[in-house]
Amino acid sequence: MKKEKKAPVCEVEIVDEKKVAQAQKKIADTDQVLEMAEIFKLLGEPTRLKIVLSLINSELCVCDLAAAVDSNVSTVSHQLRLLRNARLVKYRKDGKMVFYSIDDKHINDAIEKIKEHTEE
Amino acid sequence: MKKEKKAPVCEVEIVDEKKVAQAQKKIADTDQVLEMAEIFKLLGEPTRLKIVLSLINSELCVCDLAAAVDSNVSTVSHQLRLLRNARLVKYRKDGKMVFYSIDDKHINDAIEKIKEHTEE
DNA sequence: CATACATTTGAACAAATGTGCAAGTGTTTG
DNA sequence: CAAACACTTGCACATTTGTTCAAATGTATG
Repeated sequence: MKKEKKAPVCEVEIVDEKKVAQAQKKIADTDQVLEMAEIFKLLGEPTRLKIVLSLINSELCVCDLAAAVDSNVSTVSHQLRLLRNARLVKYRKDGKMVFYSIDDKHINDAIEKIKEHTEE
Repeated sequence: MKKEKKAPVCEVEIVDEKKVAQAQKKIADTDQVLEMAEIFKLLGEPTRLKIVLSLINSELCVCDLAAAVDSNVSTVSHQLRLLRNARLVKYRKDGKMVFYSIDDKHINDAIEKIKEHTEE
């Protein structure tokens, strides 16, 4: 009745193989999981989240954005680059000014859901 | 026609006061913004996101969770503590085993939205 | 074309964070 | 009650990350 020797800390053995397999299917697409994590991470930093929230109503130039989130232009510009790279925001140039806005409405929806979560 | 001396880098001046004020209203509730950022940050780390995704279908014990996300029990336990503290997951004890599950459906919805974003 | 200005970028640094090991806790079971 | 086991926790370490300063880029304008 005794099985092989068991690992000292549950590391190899699986208790419920079916549920594990089911869970693994949920995270099978590694690239997608990483991409989702990337987006959550970007929204998970106060300055960046404030930037995104500030842009929900209307586009803003970098200068006004810095004023809105109470930071400075350099910091905001650095963070905007990250948001840009991940396509969370897009921009429009007008002379020497650059206006940023939100790139995708799903972001708004996701933010709304998390907001609901915090409002309980 | 000249105004006072302007700051060398746009730091004090505001271009569109109305839009800035509107944006600031969006982020006026600092505590809520920080709480939202906290949740996004938690979901923004691959191991933790995998844990949460794994729990969407059914509760899992720590051991199976570690197997599912291809990590080890210690790491998973550390991350579960963070998820627990933020009330993203809850747990149920059964003998020496502990079963974790998702604490709030808003999380699922938010994840779904971000997933849609990545699927374009 | 020189100056002013909005924005971007690079470098440097402190602070935060994820991971793994080893030891600790608590529960079952022979 | 001792051994086995699932899980948690403290510590240490390497890595990542957000911010700031200073310099660079690009655009308008007198």
